[in-house]
Amino acid sequence: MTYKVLDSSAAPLYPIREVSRLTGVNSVTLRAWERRYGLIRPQRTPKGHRLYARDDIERVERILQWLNRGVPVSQVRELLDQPQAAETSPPQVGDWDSQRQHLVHAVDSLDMGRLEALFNQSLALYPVSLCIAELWQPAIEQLEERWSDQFGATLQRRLLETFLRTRIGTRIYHANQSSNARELVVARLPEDSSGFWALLMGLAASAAGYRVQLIDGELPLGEFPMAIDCLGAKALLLASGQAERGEVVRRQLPRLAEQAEVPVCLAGPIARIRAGDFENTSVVLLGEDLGQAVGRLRSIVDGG
Amino acid sequence: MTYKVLDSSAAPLYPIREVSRLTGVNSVTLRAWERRYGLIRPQRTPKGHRLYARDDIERVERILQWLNRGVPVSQVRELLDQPQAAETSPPQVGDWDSQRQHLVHAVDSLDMGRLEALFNQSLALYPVSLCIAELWQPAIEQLEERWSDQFGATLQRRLLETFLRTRIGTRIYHANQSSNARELVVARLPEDSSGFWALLMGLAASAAGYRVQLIDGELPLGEFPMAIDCLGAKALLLASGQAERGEVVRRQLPRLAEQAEVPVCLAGPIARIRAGDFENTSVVLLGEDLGQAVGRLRSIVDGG
Amino acid sequence: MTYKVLDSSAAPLYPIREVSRLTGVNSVTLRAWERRYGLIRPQRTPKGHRLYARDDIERVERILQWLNRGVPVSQVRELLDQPQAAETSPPQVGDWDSQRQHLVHAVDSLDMGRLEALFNQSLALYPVSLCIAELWQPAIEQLEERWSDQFGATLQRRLLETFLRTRIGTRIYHANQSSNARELVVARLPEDSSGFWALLMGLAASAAGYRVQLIDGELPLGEFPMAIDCLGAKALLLASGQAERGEVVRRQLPRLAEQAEVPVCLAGPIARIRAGDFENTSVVLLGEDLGQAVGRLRSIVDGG
DNA sequence: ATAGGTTTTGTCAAGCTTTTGTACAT
DNA sequence: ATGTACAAAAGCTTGACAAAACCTAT
Repeated sequence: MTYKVLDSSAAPLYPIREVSRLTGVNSVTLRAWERRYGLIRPQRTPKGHRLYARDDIERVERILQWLNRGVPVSQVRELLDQPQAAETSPPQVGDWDSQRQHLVHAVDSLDMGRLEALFNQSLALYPVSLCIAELWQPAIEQLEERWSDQFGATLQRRLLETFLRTRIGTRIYHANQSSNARELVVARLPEDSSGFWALLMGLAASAAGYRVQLIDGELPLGEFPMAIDCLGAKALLLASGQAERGEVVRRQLPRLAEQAEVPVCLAGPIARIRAGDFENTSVVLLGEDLGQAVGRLRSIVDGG
Repeated sequence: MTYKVLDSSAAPLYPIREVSRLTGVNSVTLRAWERRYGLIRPQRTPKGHRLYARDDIERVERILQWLNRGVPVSQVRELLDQPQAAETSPPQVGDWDSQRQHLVHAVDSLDMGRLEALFNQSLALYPVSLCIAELWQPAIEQLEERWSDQFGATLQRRLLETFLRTRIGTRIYHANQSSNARELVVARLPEDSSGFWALLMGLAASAAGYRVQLIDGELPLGEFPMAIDCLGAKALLLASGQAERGEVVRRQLPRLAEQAEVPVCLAGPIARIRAGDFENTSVVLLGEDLGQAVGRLRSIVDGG
Repeated sequence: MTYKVLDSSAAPLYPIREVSRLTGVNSVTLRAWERRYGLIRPQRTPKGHRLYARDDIERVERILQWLNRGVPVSQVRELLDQPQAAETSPPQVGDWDSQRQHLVHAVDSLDMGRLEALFNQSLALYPVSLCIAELWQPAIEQLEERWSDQFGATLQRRLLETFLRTRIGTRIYHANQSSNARELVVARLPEDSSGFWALLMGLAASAAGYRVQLIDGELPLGEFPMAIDCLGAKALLLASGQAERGEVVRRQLPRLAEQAEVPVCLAGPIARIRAGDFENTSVVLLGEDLGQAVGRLRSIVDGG
């Protein structure tokens, strides 16, 4: 067992309690990680006390990123030991965080070319559900939050909308061509100003094999029964982000759900925010995560 | 009795329930046809469950065609075993009037399949400018007029919008890839509730060789200068149908036109209706006809 | 029972709960699929815990697609093991390769309905120049090559010719109606047995805005001067694929080029093959790629 | 069309092991 | 600080079950 050489240079070193505070990882856990998996190997004082360098703390943060993605602790070490392949090439495999940052920045600066490259690249490399869960959903949440502050960001919103509409629309179109599966109507809640969630929901459902009829403009709730009927849909899937003045929806949606002859489902952030409003109604809550939502949909549509 | 050879190739096989769902023939009936007349002979699993290939499903559909013509089930088999003559009705050429009627009817009855066929067929046979001038522009005018009466037609509106967005968006996207021409920003006037005119305008401009950045959502007029700037556009093209309360636009648009460093143009029905409002301002009126509008644009953009 | 080789590269591995979350498939079900049908075989830790790679997750998604199309679980495995089959990879967005394969196959099997669908769909979604460059030109090259071997393929040839003549002819006709641009005569070389290249060339030129007069039957070179003259053409555009015994052309074409009062241009594969033959003559070689050919044409016709 | 028996397939349960964060004694 | 211990959560396997879907024959 070799300890790092104590470097007398002016690099700051932190004791374990500080690292714990900075990263949010219990110090006991930090020690366990070191002992069990050799994940981090800080310097030691002559008495044996741990002294963490900046690099070590960054390493802990990278560990946390992997954990957040669902990778088991026991598997993280190998991932960290191959940093050059992973970290050096910017459009790298699996680095969703940096991809998301790039994405957000591309939208912010109206760099449509970059946006396009990121879209193509992500969807070419990973399964749709992963792209949505790891990249697009978080990125849009981040953007929405940022936009809620500033006023003048309508342009970014609109351009991203236009962009996603075309791309996702084309994908859905082609998928529909070769699918005989149950038809879904995917739409946004009337109060949702941006159609992002409906678009992503449509993409997710289409990738899962459903035939999707997307309605990406505002449509009064009252017209949905006709839509379901005319289009022969097996379920109605409504998606939305925030809902500011949800009164109308709260009252009308349960009624729609009873009236309709097919399941009426709700997904996206609103399904979390307004969860309480729809208890004991026929409205099916599919949760915030769009990937999971599609999963749950399966048992509802195909089961019923 | 010979069953088909089990083919190890990757042809999907469907159980009887799926065949029943796809063809509308009760599964009991399907079995009866097989037992009594040997009409279809699907593969079987080792345990005896039927597995239908695509060919089998098509066969069922042909059976239904004969039945619809009044042929008794017992006679169908002989008919199927004969090579069938191709029966294709070639699309009529140049009959724009009837095409438009079909189009309007397809939208009215939410027959998305028909809508798609008409779109594909028209654009495959005729130049874009002709399709717009003879088919899409008149059809949308007709629809808009009809919709202005009824209230509940939002669904039709939205579905047509969604449809056109995807198709036109894709076309513009690909045209942009292979074009180095002047960039245009095409958008709708803030007051235009439907984006049809902006979409058609974008299609026309793109087909004429321009790089088009489409903004198909509502954007406050105040944000356009930034849009033009960031996107490096050579002109701003606003399109719109009717505009009821045009006060805001009437006042703001001229100001925008003076402020902007590139020509600000107006096209679509509004350019006729509000023609008087913009005399003696910097706003360039391109007229109602979108094809002509693009023509005039050339002298403005490429000339300047 | 063989486990996958543990790969030391930095690929993230996910435990079953994460896969379940991402795909929406209950983890119990995932295990059942593995046990019963061997559908997915993830790596294992030394203690037997499953570790799914990204590939595995994609595999689960593909499974779900088949399930949604109604294929029974027990049948899915075979489908997954044959990924090259046409059914498995539905025509993706911009996936020209697969579109071309479909096209070639449709022609081969005389499936005119499919041929028409592909024609319509490609031209409806993408700009003409792109369709030619990415789909039609390569497809025809592929077909020509295939046909050069077999003898009995004349039927395919003729049917494709008839098909393209009608479609492209209609398009050119209508484009001419609304164009005031320079007139071109597009024809095939007398020795070219099939008119494909002339047809595509005509389509490309027409889409680029020229008025095109198409001559799609064989015409002796000697008659072209009169044709040019009578039709008031600004250039003569000859297109051809292979040319076996090019003697006649080699001698006559330069003479024609000198004689004629307008540029005489050559495009298509022959422009590459016989490039050497026309050095130091007045014949303008536009190259094999028809899209580029039109581009070069512009400087020649509009410049001269 | 119904009846009666079989197959398919998602889910549950029991019993045991592994993983992993935290607590406690040294 | 270290190492052991512990407990909750998550996994694994085998076996079984039940609803839905199928089959044949009447």
